[in-house]
Amino acid sequence: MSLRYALLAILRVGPLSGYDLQKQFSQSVGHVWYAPDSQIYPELRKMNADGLIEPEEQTRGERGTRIVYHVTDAGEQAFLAWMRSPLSYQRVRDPAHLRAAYLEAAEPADARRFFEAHIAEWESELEQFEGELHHIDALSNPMLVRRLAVTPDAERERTIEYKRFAYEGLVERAKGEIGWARRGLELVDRLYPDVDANADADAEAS
Amino acid sequence: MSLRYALLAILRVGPLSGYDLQKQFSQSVGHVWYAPDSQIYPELRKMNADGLIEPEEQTRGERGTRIVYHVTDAGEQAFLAWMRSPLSYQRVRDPAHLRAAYLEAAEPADARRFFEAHIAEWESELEQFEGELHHIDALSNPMLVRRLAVTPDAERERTIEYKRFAYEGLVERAKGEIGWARRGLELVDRLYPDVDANADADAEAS
DNA sequence: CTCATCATGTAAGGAGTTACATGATTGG
DNA sequence: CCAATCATGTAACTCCTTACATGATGAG
Repeated sequence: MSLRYALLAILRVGPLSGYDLQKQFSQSVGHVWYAPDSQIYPELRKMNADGLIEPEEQTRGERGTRIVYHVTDAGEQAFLAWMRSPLSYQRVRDPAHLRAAYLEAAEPADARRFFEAHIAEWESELEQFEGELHHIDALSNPMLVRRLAVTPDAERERTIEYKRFAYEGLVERAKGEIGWARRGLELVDRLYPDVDANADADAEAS
Repeated sequence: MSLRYALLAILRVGPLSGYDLQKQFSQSVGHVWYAPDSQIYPELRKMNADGLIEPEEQTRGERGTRIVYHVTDAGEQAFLAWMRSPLSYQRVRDPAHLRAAYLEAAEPADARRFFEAHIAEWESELEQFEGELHHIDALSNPMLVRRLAVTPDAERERTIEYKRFAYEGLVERAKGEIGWARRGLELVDRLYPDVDANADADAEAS
């Protein structure tokens, strides 16, 4: 249900085609709300049917066409209404902590691999989030720049600060997950003291 | 896809009916993987069709029947195979951080309400996780006690430690979210210095 | 002319949500 | 005998995933 609001958030700063939208998406909102193009195109149609956006057909070359979507008044209102409404939280479905709770059923080597993969996963996320933070500070994120261009002066600080703040939260979460998994590796070493392998190296590195 | 492994994790400690399973579920694995009964019953059937569990029909009173499910060898193998396999991470879909990134579009009062709801949500989670931790330490979680009863001595410490560790991670995450949202409230106060209201009270409370 | 990129999808299926539906048993 | 709880689902729908499908344009 949040997909359409994620799309509106981007379209609100200016009309885009489905294709461009998808590109922008993966570089901005995509960090907090993933969506593949096979989901974006149909959603745009539904949003059009619901009157939240309006298509404008443009020619491209001799015969090519592309459709850029504008946010309608109804779309703007829907976005603001969502902002005012209480957020509906999703139920927890956390495969990593599910597995962690039953790791005694795994070989120590597999437990280690699990935590290492968890670290790798979150380090890759962390890198993205920190990259975004730098782009925000350096005003080098194209979406943010476009947004600021259509934002009244008084709102500019807030626009930047809230974005910063959101990504700071994501960075902290990623660091928390990494820290937890590192302690997980230590735990495996502690629970299987006789199994050597790369265990010692791991323990000293942290 | 993890649902069936969550179910196997519980059934592995002893046969249960769908009804009992559902009860146990909400008090144990349910903390990391939510599932309503309308999802559990069909999944049990599919698992039966796939040969992972076996139904045993029992009479109950004069005419009532109930079906208890046993894990088959194939089921046990499937669980262990899952434990060995790399975990597939879900794509991010985080409505809270999505909204936070665009809060400049909200009234300050709505931004505050949003962060307060976030705090309330995670405090309720936190309470559950900390309750679980106490149950683990006091050995007062019925599922854990049943599990330990069928666990060889050498595995007992690991069983307890991994469970503890999983919940510690959840507790930290919850605390992280709460801390972030508290700083969110301070940020709102900073960005709207002229709006008073309950702002001062909030700032002092934290 | 050919390849990268622009541009827009469909189709099939699995997972999850919400709401509804029904009947037996046991304790007070 | 009545209410709580034991017991087991179905139906309709939305959301998401994975894989496939197709054709135009512009740069070299």
